[in-house]
Amino acid sequence: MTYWLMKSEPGCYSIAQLKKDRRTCWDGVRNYQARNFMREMQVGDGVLFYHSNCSVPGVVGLAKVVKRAYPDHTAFDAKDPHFDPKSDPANPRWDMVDIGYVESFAGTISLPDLRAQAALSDMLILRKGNRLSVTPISDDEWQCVVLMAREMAA
DNA sequence: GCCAACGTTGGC
DNA sequence: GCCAACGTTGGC
Repeated sequence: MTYWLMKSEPGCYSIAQLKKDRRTCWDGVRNYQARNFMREMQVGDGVLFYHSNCSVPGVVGLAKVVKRAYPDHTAFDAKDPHFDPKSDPANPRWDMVDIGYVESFAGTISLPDLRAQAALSDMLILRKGNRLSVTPISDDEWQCVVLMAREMAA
């Protein structure tokens, strides 16, 4: 069992939407490193749900992997914004996983909040210039963020 | 295989 | 809206 952080623009797909849907397929990832991380995911892995490109970027809740990596069919659809003509259906280039809703935090654990924690200093998301939408999270980092969420709720 | 140009991401 | 950082593309 491992842990991950997955970014989404709330205007595109928010934690509130996941709560409503209960589960969703994480389509549209078009970056090899992020794809490779998704291929490592196992059912049951924990996911920190992160809102990017919004007024208060940060971790807003928890999700979990409910289906292992499988071909992202949106790459074959010429009308899809993530269409990739180079992805051959016989040999798909891009994968996605399915994630399920776990919980929404009482508020957003913002970037300054995250940066204030010494235990999180190695988090990839906090590194300058890192744009990866899917990143691994260590056990300690996971525990730290969950604790921050509990303290915020208290 | 190098690298300049370009497009995208995402915090601010 | 700005712009730094990064990944990808394509000419050579």
